[in-house]
Amino acid sequence: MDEITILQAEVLKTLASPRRLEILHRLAEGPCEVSRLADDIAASQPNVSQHLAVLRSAGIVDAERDGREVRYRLTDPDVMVACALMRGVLQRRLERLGRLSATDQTAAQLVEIQ
Amino acid sequence: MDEITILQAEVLKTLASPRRLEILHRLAEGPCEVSRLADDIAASQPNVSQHLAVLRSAGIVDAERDGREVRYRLTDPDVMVACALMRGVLQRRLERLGRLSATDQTAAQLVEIQ
DNA sequence: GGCACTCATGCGCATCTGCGCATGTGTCGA
DNA sequence: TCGACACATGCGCAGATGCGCATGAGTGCC
Repeated sequence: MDEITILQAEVLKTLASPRRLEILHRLAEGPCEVSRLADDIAASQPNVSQHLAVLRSAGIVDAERDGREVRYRLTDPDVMVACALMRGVLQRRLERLGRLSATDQTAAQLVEIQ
Repeated sequence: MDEITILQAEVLKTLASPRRLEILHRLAEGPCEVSRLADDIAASQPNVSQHLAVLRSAGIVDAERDGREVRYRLTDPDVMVACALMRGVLQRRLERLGRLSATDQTAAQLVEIQ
């Protein structure tokens, strides 16, 4: 089995969590400390801390201590580019489904999900 | 929590498996039936069938019966585009690591992982 | 109909994951 | 040095996942 395939699967597994995606989207707006992140996505501090540890060990985010706080940021914007591309695919798929098999209002609803 | 985020996490979870990535890379070369797939990636037929069922229910692959065989194919090449993009990120990261912190031969080794 | 072939599915097991909770670690100010 | 604050980590449990294995379901040929 290809080594880079295994590596890719590990990165994908790291990304394959709604909470972690939420964290990443928040970090895409700029660096942020843990407690603020927990506040923004309505999760507990230990929970966010655990997810950040996972993201960090995968090399997706980076941490920097600032006094008592620890500020996290994305290490590589390209990962989010890939995510955005995938989001685009999903969005178009939703729109297509809406156009094909639903009433106008349901389609509008689906489009609005974004 | 954003609905499209949850959907995205589900798709990512579906992709986050070395075996399934292997299957997808094989299907990227063209449609293929189950037993041939199992042969190509050296896995059991039930195993491949299960993975294909997962990929299918996620809408990533499509099945078409042809006599006794069932031919699978990618439904949306864009998904593989996103995968390729991510692969590129990983590849560049490996190369960077090789250049920065290793001897020339180790770097060559890392690059060769492809 | 019977048989061979291709694929799908159900089952049991070992393993992993995410979460809440309590607690440990590091840092600052008094 | 002690307390308060921000964050990290360990633990236990419930739920999900992947695998091998045996078996069921659909199809074509005799």
